[in-house]
Amino acid sequence: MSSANPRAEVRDVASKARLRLWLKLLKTSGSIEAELRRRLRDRHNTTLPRFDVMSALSRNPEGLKMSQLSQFLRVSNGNVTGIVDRLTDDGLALRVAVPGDRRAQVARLTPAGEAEFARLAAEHEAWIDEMMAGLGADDITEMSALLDQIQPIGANQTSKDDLT
Amino acid sequence: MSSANPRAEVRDVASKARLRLWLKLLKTSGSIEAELRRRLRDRHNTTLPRFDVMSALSRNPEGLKMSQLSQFLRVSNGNVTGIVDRLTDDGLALRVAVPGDRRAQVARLTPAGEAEFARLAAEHEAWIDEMMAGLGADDITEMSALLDQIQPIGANQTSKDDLT
DNA sequence: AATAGAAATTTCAAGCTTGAAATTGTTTTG
DNA sequence: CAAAACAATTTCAAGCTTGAAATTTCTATT
Repeated sequence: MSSANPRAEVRDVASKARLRLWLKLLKTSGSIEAELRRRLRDRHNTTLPRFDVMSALSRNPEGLKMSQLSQFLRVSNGNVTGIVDRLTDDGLALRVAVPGDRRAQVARLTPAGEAEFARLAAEHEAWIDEMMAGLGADDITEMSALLDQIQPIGANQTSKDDLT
Repeated sequence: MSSANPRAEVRDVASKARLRLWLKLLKTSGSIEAELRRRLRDRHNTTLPRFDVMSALSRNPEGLKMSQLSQFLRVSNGNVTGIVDRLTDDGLALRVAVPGDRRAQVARLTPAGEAEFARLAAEHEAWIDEMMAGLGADDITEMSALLDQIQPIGANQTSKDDLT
């Protein structure tokens, strides 16, 4: 059966190789993420979603509207509501009314939130550096280019790292 | 200030580059995952965790103990309990008593579960193939090698794709 | 056999996540 | 201007996820 249609077989082998690569990619990023979550939890009593929200707010000291925040982080509106609620309860964030539009609010870090995030961010960067220590400058360039070849949906939307 | 300590600057640049690579890696795998979730939901009325459990059970037709299943998928015990509960409610999985150990149970796919998974798996592979169409055989080899250089925790534990 | 310890699983509370529905406020348009 | 359309946010139900506590059942060790 393996030589009935040589073309089909080539296609199948390539497809399986891509599937294996995806599983490996998923495993790697999942492991990094799990380790980050673990360290944030055990060493800083926080979570990755909170870190992500604080990171976004930290880059925008003037604050972000709830809707901007959810677009930026690529998560749902309702999700951000809950996370900001909890950050606010802890005194790390607050909501400010937007003059001229009574529907909207801007979320910002409090001074305590900024201080806390500065601590977290320094650690976070060091963790990543440690986990990726096996990659040199050329490896990083190479991998970045390869990642660019993957297009889950076609044209790129604005990313978690845009909104510059 | 930029020439106070040249060594420190080199270190800092490398660290930032690794951080950017991590964010890109996260973005790519997150986008693929989000798209898979969306398609599983919209086209097949199911979820990625259900798919993962069915996949594990499909590879082990004789069934897996709940604890094996959670180790395999690298998720908590309680998590697997809930997912298998829901698959069972839908007639796709069932629990079988383990002779000789009344504490343990083995989860397996029902015939309906096997049939359903076969459909899902074929689609799933085609989706991945499509999303990764930009990568040729050499790219896949290259990327796989680069991913091997990343070690979030040190020595490798048994992976989502072991248990052979 | 009694009991202490280990093992397999479930239960639970808390937080994350989503999409849909509901609220409230703004803008456009007939 | 009224009302319809649109926009920003919150609320909600359902499912996912975790770690810890509780259950039930083994397995040694006295």
